[in-house]
Amino acid sequence: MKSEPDEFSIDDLISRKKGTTYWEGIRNYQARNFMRDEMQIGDGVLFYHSRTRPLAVVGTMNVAGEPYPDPSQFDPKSKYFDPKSTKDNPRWILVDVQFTSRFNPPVTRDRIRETPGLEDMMLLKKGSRLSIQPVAEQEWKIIHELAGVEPK
DNA sequence: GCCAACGTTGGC
DNA sequence: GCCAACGTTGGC
Repeated sequence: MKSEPDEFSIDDLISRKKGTTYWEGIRNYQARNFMRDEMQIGDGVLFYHSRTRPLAVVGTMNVAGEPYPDPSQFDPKSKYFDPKSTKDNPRWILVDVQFTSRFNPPVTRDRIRETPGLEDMMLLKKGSRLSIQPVAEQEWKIIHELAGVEPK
């Protein structure tokens, strides 16, 4: 899962109660579908900082709950407000995520790019803007090796 | 901050 | 259902 650290960083996540937050503001159907249809409670998630220096995976999270409607879509004061969404038929679905580890130092995208076994990661594809992307089991392991952390 | 690549919208 | 116009993303 990507986030611009100016908007929401891993430090922001850690400072939340129980290190848990709802991943609000996703307004892309493919990304929504991952949260709604693919993610299971307990699944590991890489936390990636985009639009910053360095671009990097900065830690990990767990999926912490079942999918439910993103509350911000109903809030006219929110920048994520969606006037076309209704409570009966909500458009945007999210999951809660919980902090599990921080990578020190972060695993940079440059490093990911030069590591054998990671060349297929969506993150490296040109023009890949999807803010929630699948990660293969083997990729998860290799990223953890690069981080010097035992994968869970 | 720029701008190419991408996703969505809406008129037809 | 096509596709031009528009808005957004994200690497640089």
